[in-house]
Amino acid sequence: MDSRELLVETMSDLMWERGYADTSPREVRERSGIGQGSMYHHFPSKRDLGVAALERNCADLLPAASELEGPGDPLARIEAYLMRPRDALRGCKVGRMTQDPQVVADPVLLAPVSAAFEQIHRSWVRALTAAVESGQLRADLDPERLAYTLMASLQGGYVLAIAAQDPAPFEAARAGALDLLRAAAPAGATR
Amino acid sequence: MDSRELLVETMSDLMWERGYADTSPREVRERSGIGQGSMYHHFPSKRDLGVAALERNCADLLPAASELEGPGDPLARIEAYLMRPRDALRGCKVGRMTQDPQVVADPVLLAPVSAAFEQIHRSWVRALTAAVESGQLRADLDPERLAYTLMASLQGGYVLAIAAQDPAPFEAARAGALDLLRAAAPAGATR
DNA sequence: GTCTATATCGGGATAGAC
DNA sequence: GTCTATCCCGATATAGAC
Repeated sequence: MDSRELLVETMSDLMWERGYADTSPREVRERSGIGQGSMYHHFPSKRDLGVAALERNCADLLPAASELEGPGDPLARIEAYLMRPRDALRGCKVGRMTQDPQVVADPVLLAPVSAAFEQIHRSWVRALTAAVESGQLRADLDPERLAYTLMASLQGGYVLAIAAQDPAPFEAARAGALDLLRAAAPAGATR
Repeated sequence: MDSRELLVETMSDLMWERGYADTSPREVRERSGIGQGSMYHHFPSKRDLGVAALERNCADLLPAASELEGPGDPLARIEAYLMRPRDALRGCKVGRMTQDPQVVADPVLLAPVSAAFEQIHRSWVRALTAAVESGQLRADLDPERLAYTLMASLQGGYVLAIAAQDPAPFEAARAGALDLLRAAAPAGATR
């Protein structure tokens, strides 16, 4: 792996662990083993490196979300994505950025975060719409809203798990969301 | 208001706005108008001031949550608390702390955060249990889980709203949660 | 209790040789 | 492209007078 690539990967990891504001160029150097001059050759500022690292972290989320639109019946895809293995105590590498004041204050840093959530939201909406159309969910439910609710169950689950330093609240939050979805099957549906 | 009180209040505000790690004693001094010596007389370190400010912010959340256990029918209390006016773009002054690496790494700073969420969770559980017992929610729903799901809808809603720089995702997330709760009324219930 | 002055350190970046 | 040396500033705290 070349230096540039290694720098981005290291910065991405650190931003997931500590956010942007609290990550220093020094840490990136030390963890990656890349020298000072080399680093500032590739990235003239911390912000430039941060943008590259953030774009990578945002891109990392998309393949899994595209499963929401894959084969299989809609509710099964929804359940699979909702319950896919996740490390609750590490949190979401994208969601975390919304609590970093330096990221939120900088439109260039915030842009990939907004874009990633928008794209995931669209995947959710399409899957939920399909579930309604196929009769797996009640027709009076709004897929747009529900998409945000389910995304929020995950993002908020991380918050609760980290506060408790225990994955249980995360697992309970998403399991409860699934319970509600199932309870929202149309009356009389066999499944 | 005395100096000590003013320092805590100022630090609380700054921690809500910017978190702990990214808030400097200098900002607290400048915003509060309290001098250097005075500040270090009352609080020997940033951390001491942070603990006091965080405890205040955590305490601020509890009165509203206690409404979950007030008068009125359970589902109405749940709805009132879920939909109470909240400034989505400011986020939660307690939930934000879970994304601050310096808070999470320090058990003394994290403790009031965990405790606050635990207490709010217990209020949610009691309200949801009452709703199940009074027949407003299906008996096969687990109040413990559901409590985390609803708390997460709020906490995650903030994340989505801040990412979008728009309160709409927050409003949609909680409205969708309420839709699901209503869809989870026992079959045949008149209300 | 409050003030001003001073100290130390790390974050972030630049300079210029190789 | 990479290295080492250096610079500047703000974060955090200490010192000691009033």
